Amino acid sequence: MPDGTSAELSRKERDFQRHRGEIIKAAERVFSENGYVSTTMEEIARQAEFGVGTLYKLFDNKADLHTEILRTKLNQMEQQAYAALEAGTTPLGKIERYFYLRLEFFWENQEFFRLFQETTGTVCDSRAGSSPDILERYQRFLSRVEVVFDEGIETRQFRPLGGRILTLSLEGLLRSYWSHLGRQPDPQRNREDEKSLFEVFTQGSIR
Amino acid sequence: MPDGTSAELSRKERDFQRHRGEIIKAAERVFSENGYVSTTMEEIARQAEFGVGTLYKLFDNKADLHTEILRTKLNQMEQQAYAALEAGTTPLGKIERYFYLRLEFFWENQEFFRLFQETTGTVCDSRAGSSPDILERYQRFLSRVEVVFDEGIETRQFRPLGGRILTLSLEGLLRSYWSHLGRQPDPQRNREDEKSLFEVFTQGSIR
DNA sequence: CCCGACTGTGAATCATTATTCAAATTATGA
DNA sequence: TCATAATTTGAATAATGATTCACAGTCGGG
Repeated sequence: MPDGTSAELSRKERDFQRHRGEIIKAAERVFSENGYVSTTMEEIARQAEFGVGTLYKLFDNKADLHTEILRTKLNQMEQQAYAALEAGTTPLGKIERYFYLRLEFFWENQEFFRLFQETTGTVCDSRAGSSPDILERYQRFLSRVEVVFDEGIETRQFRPLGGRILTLSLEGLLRSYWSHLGRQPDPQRNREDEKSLFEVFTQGSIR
Repeated sequence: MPDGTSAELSRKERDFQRHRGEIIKAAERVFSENGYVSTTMEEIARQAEFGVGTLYKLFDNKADLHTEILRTKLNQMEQQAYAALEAGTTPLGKIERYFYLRLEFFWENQEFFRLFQETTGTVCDSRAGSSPDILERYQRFLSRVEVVFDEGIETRQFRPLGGRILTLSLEGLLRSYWSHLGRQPDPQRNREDEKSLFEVFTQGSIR
């Protein structure tokens, strides 16, 4: 043993985590390119440069691997979103920061967002790659945003339309915009469009 | 032969169409309940009270059956939407009619809308139940709406944010709202919410 | 009543893939 | 270097479910 039990375990642990990470990275790519159903474990293994057996050493099954990716990134997004919501001083300020954070996060994690849209876009069907766990987490996340809208309605900064409706609306705008970008062959970030989107939400479409 | 070739053929034709219709109805129900991937031809056959073989007499395969449902209903929706768009006198009036028509159509065709959201919600993956044909048709449909927004921007009734963004926004609001309803155990129509949604779109969320 | 033609059937076939596991490979420590 | 433990592998297995097709039942006309 090179130098003490703890160091030994630590290297193993490092390798373990590195391999795990590589597999996750490959899986994310393949899932996002082909969709959950059309993705095979074999293809993930090929791209990760491991045998299929190894995938099953590190993950229970296909669904578990898929969920793991979503869970990790969703957590990350949550953390950043909550930070953004807390950074603003007024409800509107919070929402504005939140809005641009979500866009930022999208551009940083486009592959993840394909999985995300696929998973959260429809009613739960585990065979099609959605998991109740993830859906629930997503709903909780939205509830957290709703609270801010409710505050803003309380302080009369937002129209009294209900936090739920405002949350849904904002989420709808974002998701729709991402779908649109996903359909483009080579999507480019366009700050004008982003601004317009936020303007529609805050000011409305009518002149 | 009862009374002339045409009558004979006509009855056959009627039976054929009736059976086809029954299968489509059952399929729509099953697809909407379980999602495309988890739906089996066997289950559709059972609910339609035919043998599996019969399904294959009337449809090429599972995907074809699924697409057929979507195509038919989408056509219907298109027709009605175009009528609504033409009925209005101003761009805003057109869009308002269009908006409420889409909601109306949703409540009349909830099963269809589950398939619709599933199919159009993500990037095309034929194994998961989306077809390029349907996606393209949907995009053409949205382009038709975009034209109206562009007119409205021209006449300065809408803010100059681009017809594409406004179309996406409105579609996003609708889809998000439907997802929300689809998640409820027993969704009830709520005209207040519908009005709020349209208000967010036209007036914005800020007081 | 009998003869095709046409319909409907569901058991058998075929293809696809997730998952397993015995064997091979590699790393560790004496 | 060798024995042992840990890791990796991918061919074999198993389950699922779409699709086929030989057969059975029905209908219309002679």
